Amino acid sequence: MRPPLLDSTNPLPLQSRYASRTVAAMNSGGAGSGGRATIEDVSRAAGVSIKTVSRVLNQERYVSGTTRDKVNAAVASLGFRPSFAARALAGKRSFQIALIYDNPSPYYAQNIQNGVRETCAARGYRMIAQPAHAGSADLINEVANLIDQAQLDGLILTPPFTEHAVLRDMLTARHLAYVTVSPAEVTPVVSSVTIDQRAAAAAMTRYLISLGHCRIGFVSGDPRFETTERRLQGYRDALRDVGIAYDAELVEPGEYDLTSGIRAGFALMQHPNPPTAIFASSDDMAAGVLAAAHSRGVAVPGKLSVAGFDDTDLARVVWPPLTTVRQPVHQFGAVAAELLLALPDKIEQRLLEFELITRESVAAL
Amino acid sequence: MRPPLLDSTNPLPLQSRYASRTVAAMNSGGAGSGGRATIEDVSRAAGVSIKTVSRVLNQERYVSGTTRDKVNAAVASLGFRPSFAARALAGKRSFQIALIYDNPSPYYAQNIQNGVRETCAARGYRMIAQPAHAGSADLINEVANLIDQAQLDGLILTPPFTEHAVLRDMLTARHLAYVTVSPAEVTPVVSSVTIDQRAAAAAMTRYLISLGHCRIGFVSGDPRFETTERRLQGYRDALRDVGIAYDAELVEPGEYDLTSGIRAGFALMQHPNPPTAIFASSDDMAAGVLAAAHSRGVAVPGKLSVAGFDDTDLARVVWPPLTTVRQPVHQFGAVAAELLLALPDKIEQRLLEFELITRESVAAL
DNA sequence: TTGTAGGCGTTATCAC
DNA sequence: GTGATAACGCCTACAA
Repeated sequence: MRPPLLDSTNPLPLQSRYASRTVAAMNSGGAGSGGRATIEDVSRAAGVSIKTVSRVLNQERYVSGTTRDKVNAAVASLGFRPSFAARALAGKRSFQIALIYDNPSPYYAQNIQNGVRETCAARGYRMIAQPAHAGSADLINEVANLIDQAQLDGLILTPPFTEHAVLRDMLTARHLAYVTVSPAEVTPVVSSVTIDQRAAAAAMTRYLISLGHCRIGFVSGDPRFETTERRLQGYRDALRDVGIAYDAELVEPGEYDLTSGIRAGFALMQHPNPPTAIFASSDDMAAGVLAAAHSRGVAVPGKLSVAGFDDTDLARVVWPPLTTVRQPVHQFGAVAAELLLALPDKIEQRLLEFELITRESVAAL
Repeated sequence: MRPPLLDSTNPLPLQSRYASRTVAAMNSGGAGSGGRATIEDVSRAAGVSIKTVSRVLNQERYVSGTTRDKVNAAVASLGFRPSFAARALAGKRSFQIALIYDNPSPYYAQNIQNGVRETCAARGYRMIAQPAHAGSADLINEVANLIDQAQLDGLILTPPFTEHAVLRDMLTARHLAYVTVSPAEVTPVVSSVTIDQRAAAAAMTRYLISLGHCRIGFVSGDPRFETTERRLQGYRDALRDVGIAYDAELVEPGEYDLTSGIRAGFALMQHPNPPTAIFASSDDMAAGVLAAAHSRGVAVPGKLSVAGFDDTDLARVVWPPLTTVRQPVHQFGAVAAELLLALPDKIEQRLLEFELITRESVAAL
């Protein structure tokens, strides 16, 4: 039994103050400086029609340079900012897309989110982050709800939703655009960003072998994710290629999160003949393995190598090999959003620059 | 020079397929099953006026039970979902609030986000997650932009924005409701959720002392966060109370993220007389310290204790002390959102249940 | 290249 | 209790 973490005889005072005014009460104080400017205000200031202002704002063609300048000047001087709500209501687009993700790993979730958000911001879109549970019976309803209420223009699906047939069918039936990140299968009709999970995992395993390890543990991910099995296969591929026998006892299940990484780390180190290296299928689990290793006091420096793997970043290999540098140059979320929003040509061009993915693991110190 | 991480002679094929259709092209395929239901459809189905449907939906008073039932039945059978855009345009509220946060620590960011999002969902609101850079010269403009475009109903500020006077003044001038999480100072006019950072850090330090440590390292956070200094002070308080001399060399700066935790961990362990315990000001940094410790092969189990600290969860102490259990029972983000959206009475009642905050650290195995 | 009319789906106002 | 009617701010026609 551990000692109490904190002295219970001296409880910390929890501070919490709040005014008695809620959102509604606080905001009703006044209209600020007379309310924000509308397109009508701009049109008046610029001496043109509302429609012309709209044209400039939406970068439509057939607007003279003079007019454009006048409008832009008026927009700037009035500090005009178009209302998303009005645009969504009147137009076909809402300028909103959603990112649907399961949430076992904070590193992964934040990383993907940031990439999607940045691309969205650059294109005048907004991202709605929507964590969900893969097994939820209500998932379809929840997503449909979001689509209707927010008038979504499109969605980005990460595993395991990439394999959710019912969800994908629903999106297709609604003619809703979506892009998948790391799907199990690449189909010609749906855009997706991914790598060959199996080959990447094999490459990572080869790296550990190249460090001199021959007993390499593997922390697997949630079996409901298709990527999980592929990475395990890649691990086995690499072992086979160099003639190392596969030992099922060196493979521990995990769930992509920190806690399961800790558990798996302990389990592997309890093995009578423990591994000298551990390859975890996510960065969070790799961090967990490290925590477990530390707590067990794994002694000799370099004795236990820990590697992590997350498919959130693209990394480029720079030649010549002797000075190989692994540098994240792009980001799955960002690429996915670009695929969803536009510009296939540019995307293609950029993707050609990348050969390889994996992410610096926590252990790659 | 490390060996190349991956075999550059055998690059991994990057897979990326996308259809040539963009969002607009894909969505123009058809109108689905004739478009979603509107209030008008519901009113027709229920045999009442549009306004009456609106009344039911908004839970206004003065609606007869019979009418309410009819409307609800129609809503259900038609699968009606109100449009956020239309509600925002016509009404005073947009049902959207934003969470403004700096983003050094994925664990913190995800944790707060999840709490806010859950409360929002329960209340029919939506959260817009908005990471920002505290030092950004354009911050005010960015936030103002968000407020206007999304017609925000309110905001939640996390450190270091809680101390951003210009930002707060702007919000006040606009009569916009906002709540602060872990602000440096609690003021009577702004709702906030926080703990006594100094006392909590002192308690954590006392815990490490109770384990028998007398050389305790401290990994500090970003100095632009007010909480940083307070936690350091708490650490010093605890040392002083038991007569341990403060040694500035055992304090390493960090930035709340994993990388700086790794760096700080190395720095502390290089000390000629290294600490036997390290207290990091964030969970991410604690994970980094663990990684560093592992890589240095800190040998004896239990020799280096590592503690983390994040103020995202509330924990309750359950008596009697001998069976003390630390159990996260609530969440800063969730509480903040509740403060922002409504129900001060309930909040107060619930807060009284909590005495203490800290979060299980990565090391608390 | 520019302007006019109408409507998007909901809430606010004011009658009934 | 309930129901017309006019906004809300913008975009999509269509016309000039």
